[in-house]
Order: sequence, then C-alpha cells, then structure tokens
Amino acid sequence: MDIFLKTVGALNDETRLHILNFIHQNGEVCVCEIESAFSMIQSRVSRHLKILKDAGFLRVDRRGKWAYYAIRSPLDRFRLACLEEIGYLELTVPSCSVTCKADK
Amino acid sequence: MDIFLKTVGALNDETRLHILNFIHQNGEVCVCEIESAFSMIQSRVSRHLKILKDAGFLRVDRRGKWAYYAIRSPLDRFRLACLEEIGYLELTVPSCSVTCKADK
DNA sequence: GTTTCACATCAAGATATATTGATATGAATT
DNA sequence: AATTCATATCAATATATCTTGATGTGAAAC
Repeated sequence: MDIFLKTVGALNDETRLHILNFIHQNGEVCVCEIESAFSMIQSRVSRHLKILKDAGFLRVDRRGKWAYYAIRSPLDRFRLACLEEIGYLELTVPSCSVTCKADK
Repeated sequence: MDIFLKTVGALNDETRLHILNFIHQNGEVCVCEIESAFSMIQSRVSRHLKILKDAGFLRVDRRGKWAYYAIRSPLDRFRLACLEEIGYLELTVPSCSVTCKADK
C-alpha cells in the first residue's frame, strides 16, 4: 500500500512529470542539466528527483561530483505503464543543453 | 496532462483505494453501503466518490433516491492497469452488508 | 404539499505537499 | 588543508487536500 501511494504520489505533480519525461527521452542526465533545461533552482530539482527515485522510477549513479539520474531498469509492469501513459501526454521536452562540465 | 493528474491524484489516497477496490469486488453499490461497510460519514464517502468519478474510474447511476456507483466500463488501458495494481495490494475488503432499503 | 430519506455540496479547521533561500556534505582542484 | 563545485537537506512560508458538521437538493412516502 505505502509503496503504491508513493508511486502514484510521485506522479501527482506536473513538475515531476516533466522531469520524468525529460529523463526518459534523454537517458542519463545529471541534476544541473535538468536545472538548466527547466530553469529551476537546484533544491527544487533535487527534491523532485528524490521523490521520483524513492517511488522506484529512477536510479542514481554518483560519479565524481555529479549525480546521474536515469530510468531505473528493469521497471515493473505498472511503472512501465505509467511511463507509457506519460508519453502519450506529449509534453514539450526542453533541449538538453549541457551547461555543466561533466564529461559523460 | 490535467486528466492524467486527476487520475493519479485520485489514487493518491488510502481511503479512495479502499473504496475503489470495494466497488471493484462488489460490482454496483450505493453510497450507503460504502458508508456502512467502512463506517465513514456520508459527506466523506460522497466526496471521495466524486473524485474517483471525475478521475474516470467510476460511473454513477441514479435510480430513485439512490446513487449506484460502479467501475466505469469500458476502462482504458491505463486505468485498468491501475485497478489491476490495486488488486495486488490485497486490501481487506469489508463485507457489503446492505443496511439501506434499496432493492437492487 | 409537507416530511423523510439518500445523496451532494459548502465552510472551517487540520494535515500534507511544494517552493524558496540558506546551509550542509562530499568530491575534486588548487 | 582551503577552496570550489555539484548536489542534498533544512526551515519557513505558501498552497493544496482531507475531514467534519451543517446545509442544500431532489425523489419518494405520507
């Protein structure tokens, strides 16, 4: 029950849908890329990433100073269905201009 | 976007998951049955039913003084997947003791 | 037509969640 | 080891959601 509520709760926010979709489209991205793509302050992005991660949608990989977020794999059927449904929303995905110095 | 947020928002509440599951298991039920099954006051039940209905999960059928709620049919793939996932939660379903005088 | 019954809606207070700016952490650079 | 940089977390405020009790509505019974 709790994990289900966490899962749908994570999706119950416009900002997180955009971020989740952005990561889904771009593959592995670091926090600063999301910051600059959406013009959001860092603490806000960080918070939403944590919620999406705790809900089972994302994994983090810390390399050096950077934290790389990507869709967790493998995803269970329900979260996959959620991602698919979000895809149908045709959200505008901002271009992923890498302004940070991370060499991916 | 808005309807998606409504959909997941409707699921983002323990009370509504129980009610939705209850209706899914029992078929068509009237409001007073939910009231008595869960020992909830009427305004609370009514509010949650409205949210579930507006989110596309339920339909209402008013017959006489009673309002009968049931899973909307046909359900789209995503909402079906949600219902299925809620089924896996194995929530305890209170018995549907019909205390109202509605002859179904 | 008045009352009763099932349900819906509203208003107020309580609780949860989001946003922001400030501070903490920890790795890399100097 | 001090500084810088990327990210995380905290504290305060703002906003949304839930619960309850009161009131509104419309159909049936009287």
